[in-house]
Amino acid sequence: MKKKVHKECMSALTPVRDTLDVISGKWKILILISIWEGNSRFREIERSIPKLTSKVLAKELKDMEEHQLIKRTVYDDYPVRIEYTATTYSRSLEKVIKELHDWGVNHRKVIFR
Amino acid sequence: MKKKVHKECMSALTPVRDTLDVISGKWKILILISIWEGNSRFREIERSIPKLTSKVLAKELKDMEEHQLIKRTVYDDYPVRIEYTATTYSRSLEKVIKELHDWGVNHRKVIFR
DNA sequence: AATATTGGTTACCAAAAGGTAACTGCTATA
DNA sequence: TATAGCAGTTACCTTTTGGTAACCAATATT
Repeated sequence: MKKKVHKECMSALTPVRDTLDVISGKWKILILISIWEGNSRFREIERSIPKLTSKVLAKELKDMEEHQLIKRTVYDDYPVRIEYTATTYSRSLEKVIKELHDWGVNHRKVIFR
Repeated sequence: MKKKVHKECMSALTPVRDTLDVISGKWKILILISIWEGNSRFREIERSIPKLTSKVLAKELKDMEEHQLIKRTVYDDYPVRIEYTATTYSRSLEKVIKELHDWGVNHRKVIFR
């Protein structure tokens, strides 16, 4: 009798993949934290994260906006000012990130003992 | 006054990255679950996950062994039998995966409302 | 005797992610 | 008038990740 990854498992995995898509990658969490810390202007965020470039930042910000983690607001001052702010919803990621963090901290102990 | 991602944040991020390295990627969690479910032989695991190939499986298994999520045991039967089993430690990932899962489930509701 | 199964490895490719640097039109400052 | 800042965009390149298919030496099955 052949074993399989049950269908229940597979479907339970979709949301796991979704979450990983939202937070994995080299910069996403970094950018989110930068905005949580109060950085709001494009160049400000860019400068706050060493080695992050405009191209990547622009792409990630679009992504994060789609996922409703941040809001992009255009203020029609002269010149136009654009501000990125974290949504209340984005804060729901804190718990997830904390879990990842805690596991990672312990994992180092496990690996380097 | 220029804002920066504080050093504390940066260093707190290393463990988050570590964890993501261990669990992200297209197959890792799938393979872990397959082994949790009782699949132990190489071909058995391979067959249990549609589209997974030997090459990728071999690589991921090595990775997971390094991270002490699984154990590779060689039984000197004729012919040699090799078994992969999940470590007790691997179970500590369940909580993390659950967090990712729960957030993902809710995220779908948020996005498609 | 021929074919399948075991646990992989190898060489070659394709796609995705990320990096580099130049450039845009606009405004503000020196 | 020259330079710098703003919020990006564009073309091109490299690295990482994953996929394809063939192959190995052994044993087991038909």
